[in-house]
Amino acid sequence: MEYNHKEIESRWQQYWKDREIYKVDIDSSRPKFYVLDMFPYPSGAGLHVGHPLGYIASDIYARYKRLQGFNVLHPMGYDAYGLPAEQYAIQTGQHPEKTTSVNIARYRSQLDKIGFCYDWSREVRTCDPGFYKWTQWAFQQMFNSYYDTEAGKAMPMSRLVAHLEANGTEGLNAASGKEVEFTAGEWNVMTPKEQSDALMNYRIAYLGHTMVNWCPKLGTVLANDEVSEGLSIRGGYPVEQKLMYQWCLRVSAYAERLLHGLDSIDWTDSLKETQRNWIGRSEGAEMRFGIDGSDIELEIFTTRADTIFGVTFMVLAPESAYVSLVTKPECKEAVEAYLNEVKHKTERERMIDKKVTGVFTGAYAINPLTGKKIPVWVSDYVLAGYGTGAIMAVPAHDSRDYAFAKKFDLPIVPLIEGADVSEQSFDAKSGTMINSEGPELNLNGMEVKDAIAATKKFIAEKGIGKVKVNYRLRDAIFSRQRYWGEPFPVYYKDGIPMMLPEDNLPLLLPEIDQYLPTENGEPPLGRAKNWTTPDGCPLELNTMPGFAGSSAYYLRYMDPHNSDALVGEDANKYWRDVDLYIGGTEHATGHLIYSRFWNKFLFDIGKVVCDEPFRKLINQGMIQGRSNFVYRIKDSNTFVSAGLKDRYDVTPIHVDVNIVSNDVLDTEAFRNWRPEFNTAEFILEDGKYVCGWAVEKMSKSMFNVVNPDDIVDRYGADTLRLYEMFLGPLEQSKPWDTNGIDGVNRFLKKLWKLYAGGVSDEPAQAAPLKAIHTLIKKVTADIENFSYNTSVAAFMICVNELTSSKCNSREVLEPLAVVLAPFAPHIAEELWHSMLGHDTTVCDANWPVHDEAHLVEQEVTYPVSFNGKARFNLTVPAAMQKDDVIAAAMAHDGAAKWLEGKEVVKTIFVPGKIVNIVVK
RNA sequence: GCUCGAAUGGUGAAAUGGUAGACACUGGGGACUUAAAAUCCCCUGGCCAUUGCGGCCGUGCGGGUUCGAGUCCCGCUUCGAGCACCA
Repeated sequence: MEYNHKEIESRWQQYWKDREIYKVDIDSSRPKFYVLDMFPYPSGAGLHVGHPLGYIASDIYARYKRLQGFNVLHPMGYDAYGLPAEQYAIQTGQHPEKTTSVNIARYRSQLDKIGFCYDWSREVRTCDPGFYKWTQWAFQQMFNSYYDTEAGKAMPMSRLVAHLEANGTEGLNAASGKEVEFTAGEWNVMTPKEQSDALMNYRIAYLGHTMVNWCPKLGTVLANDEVSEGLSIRGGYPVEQKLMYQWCLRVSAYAERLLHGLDSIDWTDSLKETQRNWIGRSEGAEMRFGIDGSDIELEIFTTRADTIFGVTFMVLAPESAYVSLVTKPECKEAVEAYLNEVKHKTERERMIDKKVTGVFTGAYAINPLTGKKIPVWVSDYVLAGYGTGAIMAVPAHDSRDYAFAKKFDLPIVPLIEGADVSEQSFDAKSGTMINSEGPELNLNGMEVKDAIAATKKFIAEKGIGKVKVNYRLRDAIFSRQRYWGEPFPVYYKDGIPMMLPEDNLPLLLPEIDQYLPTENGEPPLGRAKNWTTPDGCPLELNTMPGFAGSSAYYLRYMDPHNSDALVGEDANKYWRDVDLYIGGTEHATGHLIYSRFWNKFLFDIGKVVCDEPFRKLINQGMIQGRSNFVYRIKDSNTFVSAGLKDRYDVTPIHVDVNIVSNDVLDTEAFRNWRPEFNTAEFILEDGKYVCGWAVEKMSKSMFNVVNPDDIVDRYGADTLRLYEMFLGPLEQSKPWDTNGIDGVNRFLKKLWKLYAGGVSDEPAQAAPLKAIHTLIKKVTADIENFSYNTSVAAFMICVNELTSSKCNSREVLEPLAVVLAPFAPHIAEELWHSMLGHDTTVCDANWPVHDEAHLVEQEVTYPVSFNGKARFNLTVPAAMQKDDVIAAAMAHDGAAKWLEGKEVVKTIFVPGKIVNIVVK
């Protein structure tokens, strides 16, 4: 009987499906374990062989935990809203929903072939109204909340309104967009519109005028994580800065908690570091500088309060409100010309030409410590969105200020002893202060660190400024001028944004005739008919961004059919949080920040029980493509094998990796591949055409896409699963190379033979027992460490041992089938059922525990070293004690030449490990 | 520029401070076959010695700690990732 993967795999997949083997429910008698994959965006190209890597890894863990007795939640769904489906809709007129469901069906059939243990009854799709109802609901909760900085959590807006009614902004502790002050009296006489605008300054979901990343080509704004180096991540189109009135989420209010939360979760250091960088906490001081001849005060932020005696000019961001306030009439023309010039540059242009530009405002600020007058400039190297949009420039100790000072010939005053600032600035935060003595404060002789503290203390006491923490993390822009996304549950009454009643959720995405902006530039929803409330108020035209639907999907899996809540209390209390989350690093600063924020918000309002959503997170590496090349001799249709190509003038051409096997080209298939190769001639080496290769991104244009369906068809899902794990460490990126897959397939055939000869009930010999218990020990430890590649090797070693010792004892074959089940579930079921005669599924077996007794050695072989260099092996009874082992080593034949004429200085003995004799 | 990670055969890679290269792939040789496929066995880091069982060198580079370092420490080089006019 041969190993027939097709028959076995389809039969077991059907069996699991028919009996709902992987369906899970709350079971308070068993501990829960939640294993989650980052759900995919179902693209039109389908899955390639790289996509399932993480899914296989999590599936192994889920199955392993189940065998250990945990009640394992292991769901899957689809991140169904996204730009590609909409771009396709624009081109073809096809409704994105149609494209999306076709793609989902394709994904599902591909996933099903690999034999995952997902509970598909819990599937979610972000574009399903039953799902996005809760995305809209969460948005409304954020609209109705503010972040109380004293309580350190979100609170209902009603509480804030009550405070404003009673006290105005006096004593208000709320995270806000800008600092404003008004009295209760002023609040109470505001119009409803004015009140609405004032409250937007505090709401967690708010409408705000913000500088956004506008992508004209895509016709929409993008979040910071959707832009890289001034280009859109999707499509690579230029992005420019534009001031727009947009929905935003006050993620910045959570910066400190997002930072602190990292300490309590089990993520890799590099991922935590990435998030820390993205949050960008920086501790410094906010200081006020008076403007000469006016009562305006410039507020600036600095981390180097100690350098205040070296401030030789001030710089404002071009967008700063201070610019128009301080500019002197005689400089107005020049300043406006400069602002105009800056405005027309895109972010990318600003980045590419790092030319130092700027203009003098004519105004002078007064250094509060020295009383000296210092000029105020405008330059685009200062960012409006960070700190206060204004800085004090210390050219001696900041490279950007230095470049500016050199360009405009401004003075440079060194403040640190020994710092040579003739060629460049001295940016290091260390050294002894000089030139830093004023009438009230003297920093001379202090270390930089102490000087910073002393200055902060001084300015706080004098009321010149205060200690302040700034974050790089910005609020998330939450509006997209697109069709294929969640509609906002918002309408406008007399220009005031209002939330739809919760009973009216979900607000369904309307049908439109074309997926383009309207003629007058409104988003696509502007085309929807009757897009109003019943009493005629217009509904919001923007839709939510991609990350909206993915920010709480893990909660929905806990209770996917609940129509009264995102997640019911019982389900949430049982499943709590994700124990293991596996996905790619590309979400480090997007999804993984937003969902932590979203979760913390839901935690604050008492809707979920855990503050952090993902307890442990593993980033699987990317699978790159391995492209193959043929070499065409110039101006001919003759192709030369890779080993001979240097003798000719050749052009490398990508060739479809699916007609290449172990880098050998199927020349017939190549001729049939494309018409122009019909008459191709080949110059072979050793009778074969050998292709060249290179590692590149897996993509259609490189002809290096490998479809898992083809691998499953040829070798089976179990081979695919094992091979993907065998490829290398899970977290490492690596190219897909089909060359090694035969080895794994051979292993399964060998395994099959081991059982196919019949299973005996005789007890096993010592060697097979040792092999199986070594395996159990190794695989258990490896799964816990996600070291799956070494597990696969361990299986091979064990099966080789059992084959060569001709072991067919049930005592050994039974646990082998169980430990294999997470990796190769189909064959494990077949062995368990048909070969071992069980009538239950292997999924209900118990994970075996290794028995040390079988691993104990009767004899131990020590490498005997002289001065650390191993010279011979010594085999002695395991029980032999130190002195006897050393005596035996010295008496051994091999020892004579190393001991001859030398004196033994020292002996080192590590039980079970080594004998080392140090001689002189 | 700042932060994090990595570097081991022809290839993918193993190795709680203890015989470096497990396990595979590729390549070479052999068995079985009329033949091929499949299967099985042997060799496969380099150099030297190979009718003797052996010797020397080897984990990016330079130092250090240790009886002993791929592993720990210090200083580099190269590659990858994240952040980046963030004051």
